[in-house]
Amino acid sequence: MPSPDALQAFVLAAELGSFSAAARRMGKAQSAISNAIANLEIDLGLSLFDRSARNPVLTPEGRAMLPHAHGVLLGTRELLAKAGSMAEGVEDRLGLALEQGLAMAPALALLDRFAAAFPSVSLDFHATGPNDAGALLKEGRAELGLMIEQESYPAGFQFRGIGHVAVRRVCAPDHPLAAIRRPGYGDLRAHRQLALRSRYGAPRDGAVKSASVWHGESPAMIAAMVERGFGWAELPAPAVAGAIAQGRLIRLDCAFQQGDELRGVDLVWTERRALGQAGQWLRDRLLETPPEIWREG
Amino acid sequence: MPSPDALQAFVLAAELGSFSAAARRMGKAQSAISNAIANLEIDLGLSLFDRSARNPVLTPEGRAMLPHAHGVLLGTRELLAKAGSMAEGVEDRLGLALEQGLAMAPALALLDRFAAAFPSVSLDFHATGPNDAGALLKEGRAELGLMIEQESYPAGFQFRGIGHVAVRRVCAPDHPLAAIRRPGYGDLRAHRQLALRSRYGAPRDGAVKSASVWHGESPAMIAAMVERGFGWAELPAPAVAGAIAQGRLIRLDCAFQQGDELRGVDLVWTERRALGQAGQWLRDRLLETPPEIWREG
DNA sequence: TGGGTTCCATACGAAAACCAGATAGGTCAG
DNA sequence: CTGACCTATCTGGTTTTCGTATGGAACCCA
Repeated sequence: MPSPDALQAFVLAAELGSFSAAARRMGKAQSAISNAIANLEIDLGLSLFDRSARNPVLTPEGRAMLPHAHGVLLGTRELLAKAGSMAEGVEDRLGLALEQGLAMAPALALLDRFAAAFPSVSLDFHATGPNDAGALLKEGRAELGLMIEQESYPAGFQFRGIGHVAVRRVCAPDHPLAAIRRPGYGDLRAHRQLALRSRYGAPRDGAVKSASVWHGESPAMIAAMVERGFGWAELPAPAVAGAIAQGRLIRLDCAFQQGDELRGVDLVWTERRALGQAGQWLRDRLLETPPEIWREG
Repeated sequence: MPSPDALQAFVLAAELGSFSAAARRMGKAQSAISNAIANLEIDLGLSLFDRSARNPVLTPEGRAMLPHAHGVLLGTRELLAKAGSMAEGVEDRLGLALEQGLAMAPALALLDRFAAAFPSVSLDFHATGPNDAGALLKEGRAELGLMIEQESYPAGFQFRGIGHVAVRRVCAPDHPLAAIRRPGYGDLRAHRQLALRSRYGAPRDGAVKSASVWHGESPAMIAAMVERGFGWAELPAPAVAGAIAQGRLIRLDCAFQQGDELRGVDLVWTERRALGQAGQWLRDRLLETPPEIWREG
């Protein structure tokens, strides 16, 4: 079983074409490299260098072994780098819970820098239903959550509002509500509402306005049902911006509303101690994003 | 720089859930494994096992390091396997020169078994012009050559006929020769011939029968030109079998020929000493293929 | 051609690492 | 509570590794 030092000596000697130069590079005596390579040749059962000339030159066997030695050394270096970063408090993986319907672009825009700063951290993305990011945080499968504000969060978590997202009331172009100029509560109540429901948490108060309600977990699913004319819905603007622009959905301008109706967007994270360097970095970057960019999709 | 032994101890202890079991598996004392893992933890700067219980259990850091350790060990094992096979005379790479126009299927049919028997050998395929496999052998870029027989081979090479390949005279369907029932030498001479020419070696004797000749190096190129009506040609049957079957080429049945006109197919290889185990295996398999399968493409 | 330089292999003593065995303390099951 | 099993640690001896020193060979340059 060849030691990494011997492989390093082998690779350096092959690159530099000299045992002495490899010894100088490794800060060792020349005899150490000579012995290490000789022992390596005994271990492998073949001669790696032709020493007949003044400087050693790789034999065909040595040339064939070189990439393997490189591979082992690369793996060793990666192992050490991983250990070093973990010793400095960089976590192995980071879970990110994004509530469906929120704009993904602001978070995704950070990932290039994230990958460069923390190459050894693997990311887990979770697309959660309404209010369900908290469940993932509590299970420990995610350390950071981005979700529409809710009244309370599980113990051991901190949160901070980082912006607002607009809420749109929409229906299909051929839906009866589309013909009403400024529908009021009564108009809404007269038609079926398609509403988001949380899988684990409580339903959002004030969200249900109609007498007849169908529930769904995903904004995309609800938007698709609204397009088919099953009813009207209140959905985050990013989830319906595309469909509105393409005319597949109509934005309802209600009588009781003035201006954009906004919901807060909260960033939620586990207590400071459990959040590694990568999580802290990403949390700080998300906290410093300007609040406006969450408004629209 | 962690030694492979320490990584092995780490992996085994993680798999077996016990330092003592790992020690037994590795044929060492328990204290050796305990020390090795303790030193590994110092090297990496993090604790890999939680020793509070009766049996050690991986920490999250240990779980994150495990695949890296596995990777390094796998690379080390591959390195040793490669060295072992090379020590037994298995070469690192094997060059195979196939003359264009010969059937490739018989050689390709062997490759599944070859890959299983010599997984560490990389194959180089060379498609050569007529008579040019010898040049590749002489350059050392190929160790085995499959080519239409020629009068002499470079020194240091052995050869043996392993079958015959049929030669077809062909022209395009709308070529004047196609209208002649059994053309003779005079008919052939009256039209342009498209002939193979060797890049390095001498042209084949008896191959040129016409007064007007264009030369080309690749049978596929010549067949394409014959299809366009530029002339007639003599080509190995495998190179034109498809075009004849599809009616894009017409097989000329000449007055002076009786039955199939055959050329020998030679297998050429470097001297026994230079041919490694993989080369010997492939050569022996090629030598024992029945001669008939080289007849047609 | 000949001196100087650089290279590699080898010998040797010292330092370090390694290992097996024994011991002590802790955990777990019955 | 006891016995079985586990891990950490200490200890002594062995092995390995390393650096220095030396000798022979190749190369460069005058």
